[in-house]
Amino acid sequence: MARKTGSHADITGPRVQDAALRLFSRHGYAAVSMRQIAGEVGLQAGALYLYTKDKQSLLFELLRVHMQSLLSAWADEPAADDPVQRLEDFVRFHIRFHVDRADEVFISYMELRNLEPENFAVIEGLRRDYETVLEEILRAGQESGQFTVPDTKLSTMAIIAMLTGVNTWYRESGRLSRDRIERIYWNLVRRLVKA
Amino acid sequence: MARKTGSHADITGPRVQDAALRLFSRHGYAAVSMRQIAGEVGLQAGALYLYTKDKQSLLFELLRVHMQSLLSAWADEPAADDPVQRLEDFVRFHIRFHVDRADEVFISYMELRNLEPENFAVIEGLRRDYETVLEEILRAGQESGQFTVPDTKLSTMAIIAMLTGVNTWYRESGRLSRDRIERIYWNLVRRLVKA
DNA sequence: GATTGAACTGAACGCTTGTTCAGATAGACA
DNA sequence: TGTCTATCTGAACAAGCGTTCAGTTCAATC
Repeated sequence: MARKTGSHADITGPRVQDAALRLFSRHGYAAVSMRQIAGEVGLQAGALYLYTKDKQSLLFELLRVHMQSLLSAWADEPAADDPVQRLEDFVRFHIRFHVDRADEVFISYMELRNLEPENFAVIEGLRRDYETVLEEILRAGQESGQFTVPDTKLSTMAIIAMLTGVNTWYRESGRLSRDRIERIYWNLVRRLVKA
Repeated sequence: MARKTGSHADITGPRVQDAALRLFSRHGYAAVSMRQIAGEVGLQAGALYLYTKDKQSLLFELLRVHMQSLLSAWADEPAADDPVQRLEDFVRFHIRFHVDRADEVFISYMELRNLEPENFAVIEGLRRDYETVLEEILRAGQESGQFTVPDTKLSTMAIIAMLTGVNTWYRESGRLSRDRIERIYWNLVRRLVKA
């Protein structure tokens, strides 16, 4: 049923999502009102309900789309055979993807508790899928004898926390270029797995 | 002007703080009402204002006390001369302290944006003080030739993010004891700094 | 020019919010 | 027994909340 030409709604819908994303990330889900979101798009609050079922769906859809595009972006990356190369790819991919979507990442970590239980379960599942990606790289590297880690599960969590931590201090105008940062972190991760 | 015997207020005050801590950590600052906090302590909302200036101060005091007790707890640790030993002490201390205060840590990361600017500046300053602790350990280890890191500042942030990440998955009843976890993370950190 | 329908407004719904305050209560001290 | 004071209640305040909906607007279609 997709129309060929973009209707007004096809343009306003994403604008609502964008405003919600920006405001949720800045002030938090609970602290942002539907009237604020509407105001940001130049609408009255009631009009938002043409584009979303309710406030909760606005948050859930944001997180769901973010996590799914994270997973599918990784799936689109060329898959190296060598675990060492694969790990470097992952490190650089993770930093790049997360730094480019600071608002989404922030919300993903902050607002999980504001999701209704069944919505929470969906997002949590997607996150676990992503963690499994790294865990299996580490496992492959260990089996090939190229990595040595004290505990695969813990090392997975440690590396992801370390990489995601970049978001807390990274600024576009900062001291280091993104490529330089990726290189340094890859250096650190390589030491972690003794590769 | 401290009284010798504990008055009622000396008991109720902390109970209010505890309830606020638990509720803020569970549902988020904005999502928790003064009436909920009061209910948790068995009071009406109005009575809370005998113990706090307003809701904002409740949050600010929580964070301020937490950060200051973090800094003073570290100051009370015996200070090893050897940078390697000092770094191990820091790693174990950080994990222990943070895991034992999961609620405070959670709030510290989540609710910074709900602080009024001047309050935010205070907490941010305390956090920077704590980061400096680790940064100077790394610097000392580099000067003594015992550590090698690609970038002192980034390594500081990477290690802190990695260690604090434990809080996202640690459960009292989990697979690994706290001491085992401390050991594994110290192992990982030692690799990071090539000690 | 008439009709349709998507897009939107503006008011209203019942409810909750943080905060204030006059008044009630009750334990401690004289 | 009477006074005092710390403690707390319960109602009130203005403001804001998410959500609904009857009615308006206006560009596209016939």
